[in-house]
Amino acid sequence: MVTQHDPESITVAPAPPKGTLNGARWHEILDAAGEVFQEKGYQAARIEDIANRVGILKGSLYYYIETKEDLLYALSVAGHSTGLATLDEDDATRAADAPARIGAFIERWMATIPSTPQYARVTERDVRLLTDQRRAAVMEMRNQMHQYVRKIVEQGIAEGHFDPTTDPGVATNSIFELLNSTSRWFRPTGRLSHDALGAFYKKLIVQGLRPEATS
Amino acid sequence: MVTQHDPESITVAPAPPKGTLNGARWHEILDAAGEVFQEKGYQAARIEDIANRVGILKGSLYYYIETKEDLLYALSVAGHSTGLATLDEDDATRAADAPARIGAFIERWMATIPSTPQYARVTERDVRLLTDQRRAAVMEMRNQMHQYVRKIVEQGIAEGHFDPTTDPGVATNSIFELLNSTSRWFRPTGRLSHDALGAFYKKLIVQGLRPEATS
Amino acid sequence: MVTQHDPESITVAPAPPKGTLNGARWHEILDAAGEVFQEKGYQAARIEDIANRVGILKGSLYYYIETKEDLLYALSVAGHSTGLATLDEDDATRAADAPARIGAFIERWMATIPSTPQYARVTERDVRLLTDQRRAAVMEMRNQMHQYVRKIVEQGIAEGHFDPTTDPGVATNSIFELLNSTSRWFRPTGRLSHDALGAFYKKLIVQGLRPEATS
Amino acid sequence: MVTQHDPESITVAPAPPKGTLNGARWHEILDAAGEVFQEKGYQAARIEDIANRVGILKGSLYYYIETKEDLLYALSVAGHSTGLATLDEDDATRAADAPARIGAFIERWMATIPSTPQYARVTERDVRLLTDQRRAAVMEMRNQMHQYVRKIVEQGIAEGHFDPTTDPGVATNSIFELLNSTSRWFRPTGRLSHDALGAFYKKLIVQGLRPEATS
DNA sequence: TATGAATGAGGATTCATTCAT
DNA sequence: CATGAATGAATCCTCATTCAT
Repeated sequence: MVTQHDPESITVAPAPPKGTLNGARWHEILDAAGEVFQEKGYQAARIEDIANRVGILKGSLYYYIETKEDLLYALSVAGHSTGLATLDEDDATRAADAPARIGAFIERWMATIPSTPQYARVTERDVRLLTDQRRAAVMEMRNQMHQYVRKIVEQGIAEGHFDPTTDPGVATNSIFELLNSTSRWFRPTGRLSHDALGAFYKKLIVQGLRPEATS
Repeated sequence: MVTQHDPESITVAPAPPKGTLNGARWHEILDAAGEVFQEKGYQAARIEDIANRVGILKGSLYYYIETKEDLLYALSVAGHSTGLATLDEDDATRAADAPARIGAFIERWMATIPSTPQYARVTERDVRLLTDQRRAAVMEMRNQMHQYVRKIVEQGIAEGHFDPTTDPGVATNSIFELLNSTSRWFRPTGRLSHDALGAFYKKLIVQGLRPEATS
Repeated sequence: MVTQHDPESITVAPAPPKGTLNGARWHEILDAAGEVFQEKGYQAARIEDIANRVGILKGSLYYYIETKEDLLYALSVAGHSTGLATLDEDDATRAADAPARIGAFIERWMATIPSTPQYARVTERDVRLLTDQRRAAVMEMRNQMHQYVRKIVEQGIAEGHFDPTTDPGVATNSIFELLNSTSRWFRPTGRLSHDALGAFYKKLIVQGLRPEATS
Repeated sequence: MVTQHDPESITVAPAPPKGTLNGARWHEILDAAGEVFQEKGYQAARIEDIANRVGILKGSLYYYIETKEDLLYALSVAGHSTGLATLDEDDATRAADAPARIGAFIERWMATIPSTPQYARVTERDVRLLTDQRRAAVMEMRNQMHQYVRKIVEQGIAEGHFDPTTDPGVATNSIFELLNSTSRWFRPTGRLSHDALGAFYKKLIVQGLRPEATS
């Protein structure tokens, strides 16, 4: 169970740091930052790019942030919060076997993509640029997600549904890398929906983790 | 068949740009650049870091390059060359069925990792920063690799070894994302070898692509 | 007639490049740049010299420009605009004979010198360093001035006031070289005024172009 | 009279600074330097450009020079030496009136152009970049030339051949500026020869300096 | 004489950040 | 809240110059 985190605040972007603030504007800014980070990468992204996209001057942005890194952090937290929210299972699923649970997780995860700005996950590669404390905070969230999946993998092995030679850590990493890689190439063109992609991932992973067919 | 490229030149790092140059030094530089890019990312990497690692002054580096981007390009080409070299199959494999071929490919791919500087693939994320022409050149190499895998996936579908609902493009992307993700987390600690990891990928993919078990 | 250009904008220095900008500061900068270019030449001039002269830091200069070359261009345009403004004749002059017209032109030209920063013309030698497009723009302005003078020379030849063996192009070049050379050595020390110098040039040219005395 | 200088050494380029030297190579270098300075200006000219044009590496150039400035100086001295050599008059001319003498001087000056690399005079604008001593040396040569012409102008005024209101300094400057300006635009295309150009200058100056026609 | 390699002091440019208005 | 202007540290790149071989 991963219900120790407050589901209320989790899907919500972190509150803007300063006093009385235009909440809508703060979201605009996060959106803009997300887009620009996605396009150029965090380091190459310029504060000015973000400000321009919002329609304000770069100096004005500093009414909302203290540091460029604030944006990276806010985005990271937002992205990971969405991820964490995904870990919540209903009672039926929680009681199910590992293949079912992992499949359900993938479905829930993919389902968040259309409604969540995809760039949220892109910050992934730039976590190392956060200050120690913030990085630790983000890593902690990431860790929770990994633990959740890892537990399911271990359950699957114990149950005999997954190959006993599977290294749970490796499997977990692979699952997340696969899911996260989506944002690097997937553009929902209509030809392929998130659902279809999710179904593909589900089969690939569940079936791929099964024990070697003995026949 | 992917034998249209010269296997001679493929695994070799790109020749140093200028006339008569110290080849060894050029390799030192590429190595250093690879390490620094890996650690900090291309943009954050400072020319000075690279020079220092080689043991020369930053100005001296410009005896070997024209632009920082040259290093990124050289590294990209080197990495992709290694990848392309991987596409070469022996006759037996070429005649085999898709699961065997894709498995063999994954084995060959993973086998290059210990002997090739892992950073070679890390440049992946920074290709967009290359000049148009160079990016095109790199994309072309990348494309060749994708085509090779995609063809095998299509073959597998045609043979009935792979799920007929599989989108070959998606499958191909997933395979490469998975393989490339390795460098983002894998540290050969002894607990897990490249071979073992390769075996895991192989089973995950081959078995994961199989048609839904009907029974 | 050379009235196709807007006499309003002509003597005005080019507008500062960015949106809402401190116009006064922009002029200070152009002035400073002009002085430094004059003293050291464009290439040897350091952005820092210019900034210091304005009393700001070199980084701050980039709030106003994109490139050092912008300053050269702005100065070139300013100088040539002043020159073009000089081509405007009143009706009486326009109807006069060539010696009168060329004399009037020289007078008008020299008259602008005291009121216009002399460095404006110094950029002359560095036009080649402009980007192709900008160089073309400046050359076009220069060309208009040459055409104006050349036409008068041709008129003078046709009228019989100027030596029929005169090559109009050569004469035009010589006239401009002579006028422009002023800034290379002339310092208004009081001993010699611009007027006096203008009178000298006028006589030298008008009388020098006359047909060989036959007597 | 300006015969105090050794006419032997004067037209000759300054001897190369170091020990046993390949004289021919030294001339090649000066030629190359002249061309490059002409094309790019002294400051923008790179030692490497010059070396490349000679066909050696830039490091090798330092066998012949100590400093880039050496090249500028050598070229300046060469150019001014050619100019000084031009001041030598035959007895008949020396006894003639000012218009004749100035005309003869212009003819002699222009006559050197085809045989002397034109870039020699282009260094003109960069004299200020020489070290104090060298600049003084060059200025001294320049001064000798100016004095020579100035004396003739003064003679002309005294004789009544030139306008008594003429400022001899201004006239001298103008004459040299005019002659030197040639290299900035003149390309011997055949349409116009050096002779013809010389004739034009001669008439322009001699006739232009005459007293105002009173009749 | 010539070369290849390195040096190191600049100099242009970028950009996160500050702050008075 | 927003702006315009400035800051200053960082970083890329240039190039005259040196020197062992």
